[in-house]
Amino acid sequence: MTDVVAIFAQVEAAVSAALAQVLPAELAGTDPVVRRSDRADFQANGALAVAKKAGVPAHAVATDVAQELWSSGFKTLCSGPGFLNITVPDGVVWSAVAARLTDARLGVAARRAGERVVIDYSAPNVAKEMHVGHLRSSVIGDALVRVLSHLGADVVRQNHIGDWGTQFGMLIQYLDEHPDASWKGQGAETMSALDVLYKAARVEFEANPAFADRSRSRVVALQSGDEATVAVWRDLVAESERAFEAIYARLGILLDDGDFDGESRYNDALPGIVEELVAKGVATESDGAVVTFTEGVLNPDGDPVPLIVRKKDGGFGYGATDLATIRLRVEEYKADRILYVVDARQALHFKMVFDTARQAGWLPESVHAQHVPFGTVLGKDGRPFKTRSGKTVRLADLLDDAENAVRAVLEAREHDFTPDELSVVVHVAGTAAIKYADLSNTRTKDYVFDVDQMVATTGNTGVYLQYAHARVASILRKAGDAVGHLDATLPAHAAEKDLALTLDAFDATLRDVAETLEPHRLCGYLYDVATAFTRFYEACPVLKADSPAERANRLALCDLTRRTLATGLDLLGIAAPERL
RNA sequence: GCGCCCGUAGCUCAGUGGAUAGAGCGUCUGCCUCCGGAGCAGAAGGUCGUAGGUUCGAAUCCUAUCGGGCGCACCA
Repeated sequence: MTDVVAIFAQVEAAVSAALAQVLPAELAGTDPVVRRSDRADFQANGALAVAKKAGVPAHAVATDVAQELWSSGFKTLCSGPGFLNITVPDGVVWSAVAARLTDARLGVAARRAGERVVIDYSAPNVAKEMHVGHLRSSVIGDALVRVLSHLGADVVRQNHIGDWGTQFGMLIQYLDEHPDASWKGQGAETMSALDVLYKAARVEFEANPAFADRSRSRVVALQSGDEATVAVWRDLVAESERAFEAIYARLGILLDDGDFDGESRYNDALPGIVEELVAKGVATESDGAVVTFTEGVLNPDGDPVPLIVRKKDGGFGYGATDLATIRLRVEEYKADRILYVVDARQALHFKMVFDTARQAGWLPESVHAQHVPFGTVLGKDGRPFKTRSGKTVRLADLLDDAENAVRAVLEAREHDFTPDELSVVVHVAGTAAIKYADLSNTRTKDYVFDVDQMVATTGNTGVYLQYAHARVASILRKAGDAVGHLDATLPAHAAEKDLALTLDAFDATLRDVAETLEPHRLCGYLYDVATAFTRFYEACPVLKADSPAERANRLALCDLTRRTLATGLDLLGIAAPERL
């Protein structure tokens, strides 16, 4: 646990205390409404908000609060109708820097300790290559895993891969009839080979009724545990998982073989799910299918929209599987919070799944289940991102594109990297470009995939932040001093103070991200840190400071900046190299 | 028809009910004997889709409306 009290929290506490002094007891808990300000270090607007309730002019409340704040050491001026402009003494700023400097957690409290969060994300399909549609779930889900874990939550990752269903009957039958078709053991190409075979099987399935019949029989064989069929299925799953793990490793996604939670795992539970829903009167039969309804959800004809748990043919809908995941996650994993990082277009589905689970009593009020929706990745034409020929874009190709673009940028500049170093940098910056571009947009909005913009070295990009980090690291390397001793009696330059106050907000930012599940807030914060640092860097020489004490204070700011950027980027799943 | 998401600078986007709405790109003007110029300082550029309402105060909350995207029975 951190012992650092943020300057912001100190100011907030002081204003609260002052308000309590000035206001009648029943208004003691009023929000002090403290914000950063361009007119002072902070502004507090709490007086304005409560003046009416207190029956006193806002200006009078503000004046009295200002008086109190002076006595607790904050230079405070009233302005306008009752704004308080608060200036923090330089000594307080330096003391906070000193405290944070010795804290491995940089002032971030483990405020989510004791909370168990299950996060369902990524979810690729067996026998298919990962494509652009898996990018956002994987990247956003992973960032949320990292942030929540860092705040002390007990996070359980779940990768709900599509490893079951009628399509495997088709594929296995096709493989059986084409023993010459090779796909195994081709390394990175295994999945493309499988993908091709899968498509060929589908064509055959649609064109050849006899093959379709044999495929259906093969589904039955798979479901009833026929040894030869199951063996092929296991091969398909194992090879696919290896391929997924390779992509995760390349992208820097935490998911690994312990996180697979495929649909097949729930297969045995599905009949029970349906029976119980029917027995509890939650589900009813409709058109031969077993379905549930959610109040107020209607189709264009004005009829209720069903959630199909069992299809007319006896197969299970994915509603059934999703219900099964909830039950397991509540009962076995003891989740306090269950997150589904899934495309926004699934919103209605999840609304109905959660509603059904509540009706069935599988999702108690104490457990918070939440769909974490995200927008679509678009091409430059504003339509969902496809290749020129209209096919889905492979994730591996996206990464190649980004790395090639980074390589082009680097080669256009002077650098002294060896070829090996260069390929490392290209990889690190290329993945940063893609991930940061995805994370820095408001989660729920669509965004346009634009490689050139992503690898831009200016503006709010991953590469720019990595550069900012490398530059601070360079200063610290050159200094060689042990960072640690601060002189809190030195005056703080405006740029030093601004940087310190920006660094001060790290804890609040992460808390905000954990509450809203919006990683773009962390991106915006890190960009603020980087720009505050460059202003400081322009205005305040570090290695050539006027005195050893000034140099030490500035090195401390550099050290905190570097660690805050590195930690923040890491929480986004992005590497922070020492050189770039 | 109902529901969800989105309309903010020429473009791409930030913006927890607070004062004069901010960045980046692009355009224009300055700044390199100086720690990494992938930078900094400044200028220009806005009916925050529109109209009402709540509020001391609205880009932000509420209602209506216009525009765009998406979803709504057996694919997952």
